[in-house]
Amino acid sequence: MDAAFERAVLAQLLAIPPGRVSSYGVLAALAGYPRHARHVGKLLASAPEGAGWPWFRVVSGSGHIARPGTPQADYQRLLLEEDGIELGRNGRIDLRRYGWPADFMR
DNA sequence: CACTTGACGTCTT
DNA sequence: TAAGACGCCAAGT
Repeated sequence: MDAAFERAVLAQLLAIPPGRVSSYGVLAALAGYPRHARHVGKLLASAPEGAGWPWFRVVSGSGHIARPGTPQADYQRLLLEEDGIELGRNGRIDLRRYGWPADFMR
């Protein structure tokens, strides 16, 4: 993707309040690129660890942490819990409680 | 040009 | 509610 896409997505990512989470699809839509959820994932996957981006506040639309079973998933779960986010049974996040923006998650 | 590959999402069973 | 099929779209081969 181009630089404009990256800037737009990053802006939305940084807008997520601590203690809340958003999803790839929602981020893409808010950034002005509907149906580009996979591209948001690609972007975050390539995000340098040292960039300081709150990439861990992004989960799938169903509240699942991406790529379950990988070290990355365990790490994200840790960061989220540190952020005060409780994972329900099955390692699922309740988006009705932690989702952001609230009106998007109903 | 045809086909595959994703940190995904929606609709049907 | 859970699991599968299908759809999506830019990039890579």
